[in-house]
Amino acid sequence: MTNINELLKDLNPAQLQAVQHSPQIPLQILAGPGSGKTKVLTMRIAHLITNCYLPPWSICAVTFTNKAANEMRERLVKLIGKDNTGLIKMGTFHALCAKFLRRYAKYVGIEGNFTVCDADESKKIVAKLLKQHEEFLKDNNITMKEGSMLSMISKLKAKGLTADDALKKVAEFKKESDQERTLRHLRDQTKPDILEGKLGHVIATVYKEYEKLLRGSNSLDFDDLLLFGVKLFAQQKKASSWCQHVLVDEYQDTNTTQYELMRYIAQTSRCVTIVGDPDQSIYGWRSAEIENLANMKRDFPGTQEIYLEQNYRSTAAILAASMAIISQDKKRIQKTLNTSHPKGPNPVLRAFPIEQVEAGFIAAEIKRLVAFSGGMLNWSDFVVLLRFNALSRTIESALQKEGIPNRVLAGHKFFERLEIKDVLAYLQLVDNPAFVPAFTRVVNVPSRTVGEKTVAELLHRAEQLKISPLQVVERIVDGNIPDIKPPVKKKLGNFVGVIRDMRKFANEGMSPSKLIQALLDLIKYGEHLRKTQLDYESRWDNVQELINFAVEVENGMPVAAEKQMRDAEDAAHEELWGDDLGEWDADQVEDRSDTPLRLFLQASMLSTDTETPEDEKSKEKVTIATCHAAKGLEWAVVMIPAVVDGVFPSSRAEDVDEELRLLYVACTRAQGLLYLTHTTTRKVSGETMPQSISQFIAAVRSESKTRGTFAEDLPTLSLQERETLSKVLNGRPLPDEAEITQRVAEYQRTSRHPVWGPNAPFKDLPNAPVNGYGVPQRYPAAPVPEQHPRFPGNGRVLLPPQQQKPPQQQKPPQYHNQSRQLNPPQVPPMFIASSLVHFNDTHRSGIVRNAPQSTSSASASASAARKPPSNGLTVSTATPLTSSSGRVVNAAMTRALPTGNDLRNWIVQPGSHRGPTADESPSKGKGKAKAVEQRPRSPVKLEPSPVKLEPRPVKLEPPSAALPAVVRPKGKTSTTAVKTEPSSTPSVHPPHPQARRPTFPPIKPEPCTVFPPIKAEPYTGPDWGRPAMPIGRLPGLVKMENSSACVSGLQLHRSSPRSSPADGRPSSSGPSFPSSSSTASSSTSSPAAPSADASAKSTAVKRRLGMGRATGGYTNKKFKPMMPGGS
DNA sequence: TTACTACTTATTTTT
DNA sequence: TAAGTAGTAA
Ligand SMILES: Nc1ncnc2c1ncn2[C@@H]1O[C@H](COP(=O)(O)OP(=O)(O)OP(=O)(O)O)[C@@H](O)[C@H]1O
Repeated sequence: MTNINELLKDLNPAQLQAVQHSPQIPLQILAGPGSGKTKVLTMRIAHLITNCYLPPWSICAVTFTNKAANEMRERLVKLIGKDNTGLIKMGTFHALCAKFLRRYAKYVGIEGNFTVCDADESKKIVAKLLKQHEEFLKDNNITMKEGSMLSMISKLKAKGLTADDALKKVAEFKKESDQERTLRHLRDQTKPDILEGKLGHVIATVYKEYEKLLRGSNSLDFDDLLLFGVKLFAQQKKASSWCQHVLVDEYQDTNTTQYELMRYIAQTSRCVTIVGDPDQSIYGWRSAEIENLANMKRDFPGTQEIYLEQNYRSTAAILAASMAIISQDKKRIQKTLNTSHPKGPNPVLRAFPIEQVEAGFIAAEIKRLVAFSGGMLNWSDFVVLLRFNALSRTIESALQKEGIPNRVLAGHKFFERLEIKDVLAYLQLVDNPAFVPAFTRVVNVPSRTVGEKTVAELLHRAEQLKISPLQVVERIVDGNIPDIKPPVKKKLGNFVGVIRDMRKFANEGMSPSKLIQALLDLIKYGEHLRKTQLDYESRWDNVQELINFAVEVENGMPVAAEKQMRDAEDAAHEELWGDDLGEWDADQVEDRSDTPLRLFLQASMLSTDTETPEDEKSKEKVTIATCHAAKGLEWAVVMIPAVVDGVFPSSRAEDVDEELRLLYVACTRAQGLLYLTHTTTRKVSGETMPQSISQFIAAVRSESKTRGTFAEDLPTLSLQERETLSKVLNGRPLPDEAEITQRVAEYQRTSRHPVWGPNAPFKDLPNAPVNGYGVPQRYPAAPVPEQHPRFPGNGRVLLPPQQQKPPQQQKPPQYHNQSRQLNPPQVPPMFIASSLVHFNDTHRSGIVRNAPQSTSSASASASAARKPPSNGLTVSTATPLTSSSGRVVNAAMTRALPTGNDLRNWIVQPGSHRGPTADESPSKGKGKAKAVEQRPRSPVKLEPSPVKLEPRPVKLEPPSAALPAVVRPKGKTSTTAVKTEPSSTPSVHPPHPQARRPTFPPIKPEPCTVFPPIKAEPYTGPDWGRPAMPIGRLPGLVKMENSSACVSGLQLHRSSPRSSPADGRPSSSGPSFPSSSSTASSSTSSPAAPSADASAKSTAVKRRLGMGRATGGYTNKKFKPMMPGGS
């Protein structure tokens, strides 16, 4: 365990100021990306415990994701030890609420065994309800899908509106005629409320019915967790009396209900610290309210702000590019963000004809960077950030083809699979017999010949008798009530038996993992899968993986600590409040609400597969994730494909600025290298359409000041660049030259690259003759890529350049129309699929000749080329092409488009996952490779580049002059760790009605109408300057000398090894799929089979294991390469 | 009434 | 790509 006060010395003055800020003065730490916000928050927690003597259990730390919570725990273990860390109330708002609601459920009118209803089930419920309103909707010409209905309900809940509130509002609105309302909106320039009009009526009604169904099922959805949490803390002050400090990370993304939660949890201590960055608010679609910053100032008078202005994460070039992007948000308040690192390579911006080539580039470039960095970069240093998950397909297969191990973070996907849901539904039903969605899911799994009609009848009967459908079945089977129309008594006897057996096991305290195994045996689930699913083997693997997950949860469960903590809390409560707040009623408090089964089910509902256990994560893998999931994380190299209109911003986006911020968040994840790529075409229902670059990037390119932020040329990883990389990667050791030489040689021998190297097919295409592709295009005034240094050995033995780049000069912005000297073709014809197009060396005016197999779309495009562009299909004017004859042309106009398959063939040899060797001609069987080798190379031509090397530090924006540094940092004795200038001056602002330097657009705080205001009461708590209690008597504070238990500090909570406790072997390799000969009962208890190859694991297992979709190609010899054209 | 096969359709972002 | 849906045989 490290002494926290030693570590404090590494902070810069502003950071230190934030950490040591007086606990009782509410604090907002507002700072840009990479400024150490999370680090400061973590240190502040440690400081509060170590130096301010707050007991750990009195601290509430709220993170945005479970993963963030786990990471913070890991960091804290090193600072304050495992035991103390375990006592801190840390987690997402949802997880924290669930925890309290289990215990105090009765106080808010629910049962402690409530089931968390996931979005899928909610959707089904809403869909059913919507059907009942089908006609009304049709009559009123309203189309409403369950998805949007659910998000409407969610929006209402996020604002704290109950169904009754919504109905009341609808009634209010009904007093006004449609016309009056329209007029009012016109007059006041207001947007219609979602509860207005006929639709509002339906929404409120469905909301009400939905709530009724959930309550009837003893179930809470995600939003309910928060709403009932608020209810609990609002009604029961003693539920939050333990809390002496609330800290909230990613505050800019909290919604109204979450804010209310924070307010209530902090109601007794009034001690709050939040960190956030308005520029990184990307959850507006989930009702996040940036106004919460203002609300906090309103409700916590005396709130002070501290700004952190030093970025420690990224190179200056990356930061400059990020600033160029975010600056387009005109409503944004300008902020200072200083770099701590050298400029580094320019972020790369590249265009590609189609998605597959783009993905191929990403894969090839990752490989190249690993080689050219001499292994300084490894797979886990790379992330591909996507706007949405569906984009991962192409990337995954490209990485797979190159044999690059990868993992896809796809949120909750694993738990959405049918085999997982089946098993969970059984367990849910065992834990909560009233949970109807689980009942309907599993009554007929495996088939008991109980179909739709029968189930409907059971539900109907349940409603009549006011009991749960499970109870109906039980009573029928027991003979207590008559059977229903399609008789069921015989068919469901076994079902009831299963549930009862399981119930018994659970009550006897059987662990969730064992319960699952028992269930699998009881219902012969393996057999059922084999009968019903084609891919039963992979599904069975998934079930096994669920067992592993259960074991993981079991290992992370609090054992005795929980009881100990409660005793400590009670003692403290007594000490602090005496009888003032009243006692808990023993009848109402559920002491045994945290059963292992319940905790497991809850973890299944609340966790995402982002939280891959440490041992799996540490296996080197490229990460593929959405930009949203990347929040708060960092990687050495970030690649963002599909930076096109319709994706960034999404064509469905309601708030374009939020999309801009999302791109900003994605870019600022990068430490050393950043790549944005885009395609020039896209497929729309089989038709190839031109695709324009993201408006956000087009704007950066058209602005003279920011024009040079992105470059087309790839980083050479010169010594200087490697040194910069080493620096941003916290001093990672530089590779030695021999290593580089060897790796580069190996790379050259085995790999191909669409852009890099003399024969690269998609290299510098604008200079090449028109070749029939929607080619990568030269951007106006883009820095001209300098010639890649040539290496000896004619493309065989390549070494990265040791010298620095030649000095680069400013080049005047170059637009079309300039007759430029054209280089001889640099694109060898071998890469232009011979079947598609030929280009003519001497005649460079862009003749497109369709080859035999050319698709109709290719010829269509070719002929379209002669027509003027029409109906909005033009490529963005920001990216005109300079044709070889110097005209400005449109990509779509001039290029015949290849089919995906044709192009794919040129990126990676189909069927080869390691790339072609030198001998394997890229155009296998086409006999063109030799010709390529003999083709004369283009003369080396160094063109001036407009890239200006700025002196560092790069001050990206002038510091606000209006910055009144009212509170100076306390005298700092040691020198700061701020490596480079300029050290940021902490700026602490006193509360001021019109803060002179607001960090968000001025917002008039709205009176909170939904929740009753908390009475501001005189503070009666302990004096924070001194220990609240004599240290020796502090109940929960574990002595810190006892550090042996946390030396490594890493085996906390969820980091349990992923192996079965019994044999130590990975338990995912446990029971193989029960063969038809083996009896079902022996299937799950049979000894573990030898571990299968990673590639043998099912897709979903790999996903949950963070192995990506199919990564076997990397290490696994059994890996079967993809068939050409297959997917 | 249920079970099976073939076709359709939806995929922004997440707790 | 995988889940839901419609249509048909048993
Ligand atoms: N004083 C410091 N000296 C050196 N490195 C620091 C310092 N403060 C923070 N860092 C490093 O900067 C990086 C970013 O820190 P952190 O993730 O806490 O930033 P953040 O402000 O939370 O970023 P974001 O807003 O993007 O989530 C981390 O790698 C961290 O170790």
